[in-house]
Amino acid sequence: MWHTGDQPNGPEPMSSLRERQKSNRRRNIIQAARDQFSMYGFDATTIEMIAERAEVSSVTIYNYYGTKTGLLLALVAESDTLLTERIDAILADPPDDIVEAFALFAATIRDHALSFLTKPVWRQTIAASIIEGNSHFGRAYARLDRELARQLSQIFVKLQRRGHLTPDTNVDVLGESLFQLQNARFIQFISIDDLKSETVDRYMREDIAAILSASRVPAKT
Amino acid sequence: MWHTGDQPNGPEPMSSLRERQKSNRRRNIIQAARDQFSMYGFDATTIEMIAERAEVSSVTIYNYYGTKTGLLLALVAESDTLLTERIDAILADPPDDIVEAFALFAATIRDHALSFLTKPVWRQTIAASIIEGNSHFGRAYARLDRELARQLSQIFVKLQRRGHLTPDTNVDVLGESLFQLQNARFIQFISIDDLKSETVDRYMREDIAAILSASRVPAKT
DNA sequence: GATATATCTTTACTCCACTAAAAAAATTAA
DNA sequence: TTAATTTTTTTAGTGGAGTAAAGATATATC
Repeated sequence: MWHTGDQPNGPEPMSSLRERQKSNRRRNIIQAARDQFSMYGFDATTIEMIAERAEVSSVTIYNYYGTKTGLLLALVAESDTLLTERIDAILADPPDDIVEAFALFAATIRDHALSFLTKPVWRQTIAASIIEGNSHFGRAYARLDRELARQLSQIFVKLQRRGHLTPDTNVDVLGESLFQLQNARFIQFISIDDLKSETVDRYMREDIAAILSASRVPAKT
Repeated sequence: MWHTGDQPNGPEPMSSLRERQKSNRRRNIIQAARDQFSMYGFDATTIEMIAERAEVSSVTIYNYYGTKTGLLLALVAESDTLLTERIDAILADPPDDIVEAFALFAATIRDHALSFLTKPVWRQTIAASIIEGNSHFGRAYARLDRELARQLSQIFVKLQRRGHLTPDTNVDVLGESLFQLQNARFIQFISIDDLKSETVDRYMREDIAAILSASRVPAKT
């Protein structure tokens, strides 16, 4: 049909024609799925619709992704690299104030999420990741979470080095704990259609402010 | 078939026969659903199976609960009163140590959950509550969450009054924030089949310890 | 006791996710 | 160019959630 042509300086070693066809199909399916899910929602989109738009048969989609939710999770896993890169940019030079740093971290995740999929589709995604946490694509999603938690810890390490957090603050665990908190607020955010990003932002600042205000009165001996 | 019999000292003023029949059917359906879900899991249980066990037709179940997940959420909402009562018992006299109080709060929720349904069914429940957060039964579930958060705040208020938390600790927000954290850890707990309660208990203690250790270095003016 | 009314069951149906296997097409290897 | 191999499509199905409406039955009302 069209000649393959050598690609002298292509970044990849360039695999066989079959491999290229496959990754093209993958790309088309993912793209079609994202379009249709965003346009009609998860339930109202049928595999048949996606197949038609991607110009493959529905059985091919099942061969590639197993189930409809498998396709959804694969789709989200694709956006990983973009997000972790954005967070890395923050990590390079985080705001000095811990409240600001945490709020920026959370806002970056929220904005990225909404630019990629609608809230209703995100609800399906979170739900699927909870149910299929042990499946292949479920694990890919969990991996992103762990990476993000690690990055938040790194931000706190940096702030502590700069002298904005007391030396006895356990930044490693704090990063993991606050990431969990962020996650809970994110779920809350996508669970309510008319909950504005700014409102969640305020909640999150209140959260961390309350946490920084908390301290124990040592027991008398 | 079998006579209904008067119930001379029934606790309720006892409405008409039709009303009683309805609430009996509700009870039977909920009971049957819980049994079947626990035994075979959510997906492998069909509405037909539940209907048979509850001795009603499947259409009746749809009339009562709308959807299969609606039935699941209704089922869970039923266990509400029991849980809030148990937490109230803690509230009456919480441990003096904040770490212990928080750990006990979380453990009570976990234990209650597992005594009621299996982890796989809980995964479906959480997933359903995220997807159908705006439906009738989804809201009932959300209401429980708000009540629990309030109760945790109350525990902290009590500890502060007893002088175990510094007066400038914002206990209201702290209760809400730590409840969100607890919720995230609970989801993690039910998401992984062989994650032991004791392990999550340790995580949770680490969380709150790190939070209490965290404090900001004031910026120089 | 007869009639009106509410409620449940039966029946017949649609829709869609998902599967198995045969048939068709294209790529690779010779 | 032909044969072997891989992969996709076609076809034909299953199963279960959910629905609409007619018919059956029990409760409430008079």
